[in-house]
Amino acid sequence: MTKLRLAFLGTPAFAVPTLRALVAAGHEVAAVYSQPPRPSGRGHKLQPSPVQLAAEEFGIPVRVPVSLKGADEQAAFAALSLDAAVVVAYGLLLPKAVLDAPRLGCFNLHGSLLPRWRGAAPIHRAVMAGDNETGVMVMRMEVGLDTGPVLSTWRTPIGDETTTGQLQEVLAHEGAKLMVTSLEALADGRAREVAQSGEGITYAKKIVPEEARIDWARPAREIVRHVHGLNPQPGAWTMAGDARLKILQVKAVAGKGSPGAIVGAPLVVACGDGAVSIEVLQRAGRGAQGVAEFLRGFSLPPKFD
RNA sequence: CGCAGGGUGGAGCAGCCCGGUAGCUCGUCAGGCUCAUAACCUGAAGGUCGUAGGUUCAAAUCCUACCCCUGCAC
Repeated sequence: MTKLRLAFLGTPAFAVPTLRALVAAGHEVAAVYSQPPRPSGRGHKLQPSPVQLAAEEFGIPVRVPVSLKGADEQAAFAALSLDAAVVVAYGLLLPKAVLDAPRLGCFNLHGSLLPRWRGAAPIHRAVMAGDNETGVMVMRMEVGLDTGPVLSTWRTPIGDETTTGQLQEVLAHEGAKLMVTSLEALADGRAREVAQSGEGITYAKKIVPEEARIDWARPAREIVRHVHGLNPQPGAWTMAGDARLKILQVKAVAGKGSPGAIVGAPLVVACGDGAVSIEVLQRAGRGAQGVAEFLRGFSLPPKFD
């Protein structure tokens, strides 16, 4: 197998398996780029990204520029004399000068079946929309947002119970393998690149907090998707009196009533159409719990909203 | 120094403000009732109350420091 000289650009946990796979495949990862540690999280502590931590574990030099627009950064990137660059959920747009620098180009792992769900939150959006299939793709990067030609695809079905968290796990690992085989094909000159379809283009917008709140007037099936699409992050939520509850796992069941009303045991809530049985939930300040444990220490209001 | 809740038998919680014998629901074990049961009744086992100090005759409870978990915001 031809070993390539690479740079890896990525930030969250989703990107880590790919970095590990590249190293394990014997490629030379000359540099890792990641979002700079920012005061974030509880207590506003400075926290390095998961990718940065993994890179340090391997002893790979890490660069954390705030932007790649500067001539200095671009020159430094070009000076790496790369065969290719691999980008997974990096969080910065790559200017043309960067895209053109590596000999073979820059390649992105994207968590959807393009051109559906281009953009920031493809997995969440696919589950929330009720798609029955999703996947990961390796594509050659262009200046546009997730518009480049596709080298390879891995598909998987989405079931009613499938959560975004589960998919992230699976897609991150399958995507890592896919990237390794795609690079291999590329190095050997066997890679085929297929332009994306001009039809079926959708954009996966970032999820805003208010959007995560459950609207009990919606049909049960939509609420199921909503909950599972937002599990585990950021989490669908509702209000039970003064308490904010994060709803993590639900099941559509028979039942009817005023939307949000609790109409059955152990915890069945009426929706605009049908009802859902809440299986796993979490109250502010506590860990996630199954309904049985939750009910042991919580007095229910007559309805949620 | 972003805001906030929490750590109490195996699980989930109450008790803390206003110090004084460890409480509730569930589970476990034993026995009983029943045609029978995840139902019901009786009894039992099981807890250094996150850690370390301090105050006090006395600390789960008040004070100080630290560790860990979590919700919001970012």
